[in-house]
Amino acid sequence: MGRWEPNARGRLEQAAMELYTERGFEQTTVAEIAKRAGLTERTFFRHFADKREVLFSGSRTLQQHLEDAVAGAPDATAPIDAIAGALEAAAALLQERRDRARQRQAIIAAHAELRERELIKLARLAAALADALRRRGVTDPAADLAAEAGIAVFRIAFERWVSASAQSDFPQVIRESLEELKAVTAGR
Amino acid sequence: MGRWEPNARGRLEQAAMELYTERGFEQTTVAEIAKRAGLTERTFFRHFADKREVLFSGSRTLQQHLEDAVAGAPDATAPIDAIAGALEAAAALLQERRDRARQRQAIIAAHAELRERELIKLARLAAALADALRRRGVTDPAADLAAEAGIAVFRIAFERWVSASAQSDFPQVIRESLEELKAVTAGR
DNA sequence: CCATCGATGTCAGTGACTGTCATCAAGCTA
DNA sequence: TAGCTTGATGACAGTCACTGACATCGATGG
Repeated sequence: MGRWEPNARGRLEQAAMELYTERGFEQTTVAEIAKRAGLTERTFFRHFADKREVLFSGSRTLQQHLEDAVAGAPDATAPIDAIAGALEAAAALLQERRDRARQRQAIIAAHAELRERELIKLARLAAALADALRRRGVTDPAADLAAEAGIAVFRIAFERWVSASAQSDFPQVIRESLEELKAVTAGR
Repeated sequence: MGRWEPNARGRLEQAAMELYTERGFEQTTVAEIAKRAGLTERTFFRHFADKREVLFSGSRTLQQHLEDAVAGAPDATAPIDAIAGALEAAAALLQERRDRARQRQAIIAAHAELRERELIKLARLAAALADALRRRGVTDPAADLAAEAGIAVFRIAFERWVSASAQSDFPQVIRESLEELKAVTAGR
């Protein structure tokens, strides 16, 4: 057995989710999170750059999945369809953790600081998707536009899915939202 | 004459721009900004909610212009064209302050914290545009999608315009970017 | 058995931000 | 004119996010 309990990082994430839910983000101090996890404040900041970041550890994994999915699309796939396929696959993954996603989103929606962090994570996702498209030979500014449009669809579809009934199918909501976007940009 | 020099808020904005440019955002303390403006730190926080907000006072005006432009579009205008017209009008305004816009963007681009703030301002713009569309009778989710797509076009066009030569015409860049988006979403 | 390493603890410090009360010119009212 | 109120600012103490420097100590490898 090690000198310390294992999975310090996971315990900090768990404690933070609990406290942010129980009493809110602003009313929770980092010292309290650390204490609940059996650690000190200093250790919290060795695992997470700041108080917000503890909610966003999954974004790196998500980004990797999206990049891989774009890279793996058949050669002839149009850029927007490569993006759409990646988003649908990611949506299927998120759907397996619907309760957790909802809880997390409730915390984030309640605090502008956290919404800011979420937005920059999504912007980085968009940049990564655009890079993946460029690696497929898509030129600028089409690569950026397809990626940004895709992320916009994802955001709006995510909101609809999270606030819908439990039977709502996230990949399906993505497809519908993309169709709506196509109609809208076509001037309808 | 009043007890104090006039335009405290403007002096704080000016001092902040200067110091953020001279030595960087992180290396500037609020006390230093206040001192250069001939005020105290406490007064800074009476005018601006935090150290970042001092760079974003123009966003309220911009939002108002955009909303008015959408509201004023002819009845028959398609949602995406109402958005496009509003963005072009806003672009024409920004173009009159190109140097200031570039300086401000250089500061923001250099610091993730500031990019976060910029993103949430743009998200609020998108929400306001979507509301303006709904007031025109556009239904969901088309209103949100048209607004988000418009803001994505605006962001990408803004980057291109800021980093282009002085002769670059911002409204024209907006039009071109929107055409690119239409092509991309059509699957090309 | 010893040197090193890595995760954590301890502690002191900086700076963003807030609550509270004091100040004082300007304007309003009796 | 004297007094009252108002609004912008200053003064000051306090909390908390975050950082740098150094100490601790079990595990690991030679």
